[in-house]
Amino acid sequence: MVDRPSESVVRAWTRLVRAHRAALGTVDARLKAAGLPGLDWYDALLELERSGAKGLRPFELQKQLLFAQYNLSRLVDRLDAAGHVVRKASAADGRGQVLTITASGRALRRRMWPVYAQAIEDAVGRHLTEAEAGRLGELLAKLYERQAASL
Amino acid sequence: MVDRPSESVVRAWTRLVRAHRAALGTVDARLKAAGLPGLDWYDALLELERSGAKGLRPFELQKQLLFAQYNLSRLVDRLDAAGHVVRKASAADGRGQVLTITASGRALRRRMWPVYAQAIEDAVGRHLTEAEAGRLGELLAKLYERQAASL
DNA sequence: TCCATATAGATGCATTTGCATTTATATGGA
DNA sequence: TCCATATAAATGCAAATGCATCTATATGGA
Repeated sequence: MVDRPSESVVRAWTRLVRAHRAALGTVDARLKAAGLPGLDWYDALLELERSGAKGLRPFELQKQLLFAQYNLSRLVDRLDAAGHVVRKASAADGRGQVLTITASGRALRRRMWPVYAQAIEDAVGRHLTEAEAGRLGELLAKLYERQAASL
Repeated sequence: MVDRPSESVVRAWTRLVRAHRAALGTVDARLKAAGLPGLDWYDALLELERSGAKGLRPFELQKQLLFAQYNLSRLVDRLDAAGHVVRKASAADGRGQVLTITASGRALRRRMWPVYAQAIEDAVGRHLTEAEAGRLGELLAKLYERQAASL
């Protein structure tokens, strides 16, 4: 099926890319300036922290974060090498592993949050009203969920 | 000044990242599947095409696209090597150059568009109503413009 | 039970990115 | 005019990414 996107759609897409790039630039720069790891570490640590003692399978983390398989594999290598996560063989699936966050991983995430939060406020919050932020979140959520569903 | 982002703001940010990642994944995959170069080539070619015979300075392109300076420099290397752009020394500024798109560059951009357009429709358009796409574009534009202004 | 196929995860190699630095020209005072 | 500083662009090197492939286990029939 071939369909041309409307002008509003193209504009929305273009601005999605631009706004994302600008905001990400700010956030990355702040983390770096504070001598902290990048967002990928934060995201992974947060998901693992949320999963608690049960941990997460790498492929679950991958789907959650929309990472490429090989990128996730290597990210876990680094987190493991740095002592922030533990890999253990999955009891239920001989092919796989289970990842759990360590105390040091939790501590790192906690240290990152204030810097990250401030960056989010500067890159996003200060430019929108509460209502606008709410509406933007809703629209993006709808977009994201519908996309995820259509895979 | 220290300010915590509200929950709506954090949600908007998180969803901005997720929605962007999902949509970009679709778009990239489509271009690749069609044997075409990535979005960075498209964006650069489009800006150069818009600038016409006057061309653009690399640093202008860089600001327009929010690319890192070294990334832009190397992107131009590749576009140049592929014959899609021409670099000539700037008459007005001895440090710099002026970039112009070639016929082959225009042709490439034109070949990319149908694939890109279809991908935008599939990744964004089909998931939103016209009104939603319009509103999303507005909110993202506001966010982007305010960010750009606050650098 | 056996096999074809699917899924989980790792990895070698080429390309790209990031970082820091470098070269060259421009610009605005003293 | 001279110099300190700023800006334009390139680049060497290390790290990260993308791609294709590989190994190993799982799973669902015949």
